[in-house]
Amino acid sequence: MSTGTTRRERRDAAPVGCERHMRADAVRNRERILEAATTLMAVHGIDVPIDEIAERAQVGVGTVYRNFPTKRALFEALLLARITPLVSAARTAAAADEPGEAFVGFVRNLCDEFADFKALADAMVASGVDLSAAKNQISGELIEAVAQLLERAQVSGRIRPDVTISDVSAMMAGLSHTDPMLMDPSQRKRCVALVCDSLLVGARSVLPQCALKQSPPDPVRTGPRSC
Amino acid sequence: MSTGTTRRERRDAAPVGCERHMRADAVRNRERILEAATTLMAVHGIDVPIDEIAERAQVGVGTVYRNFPTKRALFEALLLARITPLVSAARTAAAADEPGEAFVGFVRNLCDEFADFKALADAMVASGVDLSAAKNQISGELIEAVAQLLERAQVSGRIRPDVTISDVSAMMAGLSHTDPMLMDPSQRKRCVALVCDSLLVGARSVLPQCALKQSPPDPVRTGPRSC
DNA sequence: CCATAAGCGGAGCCCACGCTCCGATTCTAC
DNA sequence: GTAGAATCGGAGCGTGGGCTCCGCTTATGG
Repeated sequence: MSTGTTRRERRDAAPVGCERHMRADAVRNRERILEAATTLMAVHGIDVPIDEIAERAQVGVGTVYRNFPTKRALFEALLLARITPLVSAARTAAAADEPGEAFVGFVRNLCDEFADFKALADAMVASGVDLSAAKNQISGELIEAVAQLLERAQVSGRIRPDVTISDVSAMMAGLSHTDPMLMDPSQRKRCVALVCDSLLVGARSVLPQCALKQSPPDPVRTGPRSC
Repeated sequence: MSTGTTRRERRDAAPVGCERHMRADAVRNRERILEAATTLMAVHGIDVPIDEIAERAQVGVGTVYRNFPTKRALFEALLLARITPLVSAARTAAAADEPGEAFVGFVRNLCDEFADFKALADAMVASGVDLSAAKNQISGELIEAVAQLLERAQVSGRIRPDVTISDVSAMMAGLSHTDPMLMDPSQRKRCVALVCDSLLVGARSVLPQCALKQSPPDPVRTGPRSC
């Protein structure tokens, strides 16, 4: 059971800035791997087998593991790349003239992000896992930034004061992780709009682009899909 | 790839009403299995290994498979038992004097149900899977019943008319499946309250038992947990 | 009490997946 | 062009989990 520890410290792989000299083909392969992993994890989340990533990258599994010591490491590398811009987006939004609108905009954007890259949602939902230091730091920054954004939006009087950052996190996680069959893009937009409505003070359906359409003529049985 | 089909039709197991004569110990074992599976699937969802269920039931794996030809079959048997009362609850609620309140009450109850029996939420989220005829029928009935309940609640003027049954399904699925670390019982209650708020016409925080508490003194960083 | 068939149980098959190992290959410096 | 290091690739190991098989046990009807 203690083998897990030894394994991770075999080599630090993933040359970030040091690269004392990476062979040209190695660089190419690494990029291919990242590309393939991005594509596959966007659709299937973290459940993609490494073999599939390797195959798509036209590379052996060994090559994948030479670049990323662990499947999780690869996963986290991709996450980091996705989360970083979100942090600055949140900070920008917090500094906006109308923090209320900015908050709602950010939330919508966040959900789109989740939908575009399922692995992100996976990471959010599986909050129990122990993440690497880097990931923990960046996600802490995200939380912090969103919390500030939320606070300003509340001070501005646009967002209910009784809503907490935990509420927002939980709802985002929930909305982003549902099966695509039950939650296609337009359905997700509707749900996000509903949730936003519940966060706003007073007004309803304030999201112009995203306003809920009138329900269909026959409101009973909107679709025969399963529970 | 085609072996999956042959396997399922090996024997129809699970004697429902016919039982031309079941040995006493067999009956006892079957009950034990159902009990163990219920307990374990409530906590761990569908991911419990069959071996664990067998162990808890103090029974061999073989015995489990003699009663339920497939892990999924066992899973669905439990689901059926859980969904059936929900259907009648929805019908009762639809006939209530105040369909609006009844609808909200039903939704809250539904979420509690999910929390008490994680496998139910798993089933809802994994809507893509092809379910057995029985399961499809009962979940169809659930949808139908909830749709009627929703319609009456809308007619009564308590629930927004632009909300559809799909919206409700999707939100329930989302809220019910989030990681318990991110969504503990009290957090879930808050979120359900928020969602209900967004479904109501006009009024906010109408749920007395479930009203949102004031946010904590320091709204920034409600917790150092991950993204 | 016995014959017999219903039922039991768990060793073990098979497959999927994360990950390792090492001989073969390819790039690069000279 | 060539030596030699860097890199590759994929066979294969270990684990875990669904499911089967079949010799053994036990309930049951006479």
